[in-house]
Amino acid sequence: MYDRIKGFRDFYPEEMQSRRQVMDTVESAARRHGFREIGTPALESAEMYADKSGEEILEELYAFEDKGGRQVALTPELTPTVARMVVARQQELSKPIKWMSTRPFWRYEQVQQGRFREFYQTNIDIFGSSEPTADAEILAVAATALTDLGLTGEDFDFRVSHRDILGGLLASFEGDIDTEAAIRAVDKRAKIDADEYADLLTDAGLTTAQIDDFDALLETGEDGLDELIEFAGTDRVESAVENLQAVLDATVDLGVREYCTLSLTTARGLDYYTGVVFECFDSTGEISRSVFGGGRYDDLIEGFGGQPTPAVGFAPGYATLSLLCQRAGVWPEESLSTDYYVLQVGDTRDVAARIAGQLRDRGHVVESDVSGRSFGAQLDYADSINAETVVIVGEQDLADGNVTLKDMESGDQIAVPVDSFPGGDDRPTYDDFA
RNA sequence: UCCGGGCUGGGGUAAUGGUAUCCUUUGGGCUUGUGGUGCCCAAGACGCGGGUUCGAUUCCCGCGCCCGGACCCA
Repeated sequence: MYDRIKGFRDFYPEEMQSRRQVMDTVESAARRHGFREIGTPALESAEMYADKSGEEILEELYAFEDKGGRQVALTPELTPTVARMVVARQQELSKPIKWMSTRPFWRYEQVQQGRFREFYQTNIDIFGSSEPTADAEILAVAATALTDLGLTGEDFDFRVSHRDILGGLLASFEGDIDTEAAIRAVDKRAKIDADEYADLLTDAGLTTAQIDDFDALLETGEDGLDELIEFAGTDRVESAVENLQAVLDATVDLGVREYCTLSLTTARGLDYYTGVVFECFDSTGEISRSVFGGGRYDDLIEGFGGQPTPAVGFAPGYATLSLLCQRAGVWPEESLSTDYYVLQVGDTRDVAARIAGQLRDRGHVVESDVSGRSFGAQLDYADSINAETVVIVGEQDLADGNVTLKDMESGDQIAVPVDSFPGGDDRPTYDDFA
C-alpha cells in the first residue's frame, strides 16, 4: 500500500457528486453574469511568483527544475497567470474582460482545517473597468452563488472594506508609521487581546493617543463615513470613502446589499489590493477563518508589463466553502443516484441493450449487468446504487411480450408490453403504467 | 518550521510482551425470477523502519499519514 501525499485528497463518487454540484452552482452564477471560462497551465515559471511576491515565496511553492533546466512551480494561485494572459493579448481583447476558471492549485504549507496542499478554487475576475458597478457585480456574483447553494443572509456575511481608507487614515497621522505593519495588526485584531494589539500598533509607530483615535475610527459604522473624511482631511481618504460608498450603493440595485457589512477591520493580505476588499465570513462564527475573499487590484496588470488596467475579482475555495455549507446544512447529500437499472434474466441481452440504449439517449443514468450476476445479485446491486426503477427483462416476460417495471422504493411492479417501452414518455416509471 | 492528539481488515471496534475479538463491508452461494429481512462459505488489519526482548501489534526512538492549533495566507 502506498500512502497518500500529505495535504492531497481523494474524492470518492459520493463526495465527488456533492462537490461537482457545488462547483457547478458557483460556475453557473458566474456564467449567467457573462463570465467566460478559461483554461490555464498547472505549471508556470517560478520566476513569475518570485518577482511578484519575493524569493521567500518559493519556500511555500512546489517548485523545481524541469528536465530542460527551467525553474518551474505548480501554480499556487491564478492571478499571475491571468495577468500574464491579459497582458499577452491586451490589444485584441474587448473590455471589460470577464473570465472565470475552476481548478486545483498547490501550495507547500501546513495542513489545517479548511486548508490543504492541493485545493480547488473558482477564480472570477473583471479586467478593464474601474467603475464601482464592476466591484458591485463581483459582490453580486459571489452572493448569487452562495444563495443558489441554499445559503441565506443568516449564514454568511460579506465584510467590505477599502484598502485606501486604512492606508489613508494611517498616512494622516503624524510621525513615521509602518503602514504595512499597522494593517497586519488590524488584520489580527479579532484574534489577539487588546494589549497585544496595542503593542503591535506601537511597534508600527503609533502613539498611544493615535492608537485610541485609530481604533475608534475603525469602529465607524455605515452612517459615519463622513467622519473619516473629516478626521483625515485628505483627498485620498475622501475619494476612498466615496468609492466605497458608490460600490455599496451599486449593490442595492443588484439586490445584494443586504449581504454586505462595512467592516474597516477587515484588512486581508492587502499586498496587491488597491481599492474595495471584502471577505466572506460564517455569520455564526463557527468557522474561525474567512471562507473566501476578493477585491480590487488596479496595479497588477501594469506590474506585469501591460498597459494600466483596473481589475477586480474574487476566488472562492471549496475547502472552506464546503465547511460553510455543511455548517449551514445545505451541503448536497452524498449518495449516488441512478435512474434505471435494466435487469437481465437469461439470454435477453439484445432486448436489454435496446431498452438501456433508448433510455440513455434520453439522457438518463442507466446501468445494466456487466458481471454475469444472478437475479438476486442484480437487484442487490441496483439497490446499492439507489436505482429508482428496475426494468426486468426476463425470458418469461418476453415470452408473454412483456418487460416488468419495478419501483425500487415501494417494491411494486407491473408488466408492460415490451414493444411500447420506453415508449413516448421521456421518463417512464412504474406510476405511469399502474 | 513549531506545538498538541491520534494510527488494529475498506469502515467502526476489542484484547494482548506469545499474530488478534465483534459488528459492518466486499465477493460468492442458498435462489438464471425478486433488493432494502435470514443462513452458509470466502476475502480482508496491527502505518513504515530501527531498537530492547527468546519473542513486539503491545515498550522505546525515528519517519510517514490523519485531526486540531501557531506562523503564513499571495
